[in-house]
Amino acid sequence: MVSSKRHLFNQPLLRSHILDAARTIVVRQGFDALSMRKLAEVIGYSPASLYLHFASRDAIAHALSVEGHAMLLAELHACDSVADTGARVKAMAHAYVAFGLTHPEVYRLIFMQNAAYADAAFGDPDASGETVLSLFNHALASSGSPAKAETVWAALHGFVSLSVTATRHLPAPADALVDGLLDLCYPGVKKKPARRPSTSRTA
Amino acid sequence: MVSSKRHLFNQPLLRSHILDAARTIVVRQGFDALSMRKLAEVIGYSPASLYLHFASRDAIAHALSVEGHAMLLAELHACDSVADTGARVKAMAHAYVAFGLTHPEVYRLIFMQNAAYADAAFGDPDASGETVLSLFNHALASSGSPAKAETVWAALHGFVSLSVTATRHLPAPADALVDGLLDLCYPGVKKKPARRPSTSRTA
DNA sequence: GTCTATAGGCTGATAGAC
DNA sequence: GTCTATCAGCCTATAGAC
Repeated sequence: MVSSKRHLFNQPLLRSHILDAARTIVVRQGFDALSMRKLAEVIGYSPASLYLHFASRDAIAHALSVEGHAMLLAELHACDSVADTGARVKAMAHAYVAFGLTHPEVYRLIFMQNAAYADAAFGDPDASGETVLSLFNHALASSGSPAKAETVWAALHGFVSLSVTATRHLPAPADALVDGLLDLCYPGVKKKPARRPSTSRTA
Repeated sequence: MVSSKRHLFNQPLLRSHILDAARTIVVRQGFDALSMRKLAEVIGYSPASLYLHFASRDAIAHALSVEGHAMLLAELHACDSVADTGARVKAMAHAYVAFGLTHPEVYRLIFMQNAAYADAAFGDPDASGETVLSLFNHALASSGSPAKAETVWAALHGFVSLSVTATRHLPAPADALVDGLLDLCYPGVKKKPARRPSTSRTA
């Protein structure tokens, strides 16, 4: 919920205030509904003020993508404590899907909108920063199946993105699809570990 | 290429002319670039004329989705002649991915834009019309693995859609991912059958 | 830092003449 | 069937006052 207080105490307009409001609009009405005018109205400032903190609407979208990707990484890292490799991958997969289904518009912004936003979220590929794929790569590498990481990630993305844009036509719940996929990769692993200790809600 | 002839012979403005031009715009500049004004200019008529054939821009998008889905089904049906079940599924999977990579903006419109367009493409679910999923269901059912169809479809969708919006971050070619996935489903099938006898080009 | 005002576009859709 | 003209909005972004 974005507060309706208009700069009490003459509080300066901060980047994070803008981003909070922008995230709320995207989450509730989708990325297309994010306009500078609407955003300005929500935070109680004039549209012109936004340009003191962001060069453009696109810059705001980039920032939201970076932020969203970081949230996703945090959810995946919550599975680090699972000891068994197969179970950890399974937990990560479920956490990934859970993130997508819990924050569909954020997920959509990062991975389904525009290649530029995915680029922003993943960062400079030469900077060897952590990404969703690198996490899956790492998790699967230690189980001796490094080559599977892209397949697993892409399949998980398929489950989430079809759930987002075509739920009616994908009858099976995404979690069931995840289990089905991973049973193929790890026929032995059946137990379902604790997952997602903390589920942060957006805005 | 949309012809620049402006109603030679005083030819009446036909639905299909509008759709051809609309498809061209979507294919070349993306769905967001499809505006009634631009479309009207391409076909050499006034914007008002379009409304004699389509109720709205959305109706045009619906029609394009239906058309695109039919094209995709046709590509998949081209694999019907493959005798071996596993090989047929594999051929279908590759044909699916090939369609997505060949017509990314059409694919995007149908499956990545708006649930309403996917609905339009798939048609009334009670009408038991043919869909991408029903085709995979049928192909996989005869091999004794009906439950896998949604997993396979969703995974293929993941390969295509990440290739469309985040190519840079999915290093492996989609075809390799398809093979990897299907090797999990059909460990025995290695041969790569002839596929896609005809590849129709859009516009 | 924040405002008002506005430049300079874009959009979907419709009324009414021919 | 097709046009012109227009309604009634929307948009990003900037100039310049305070």
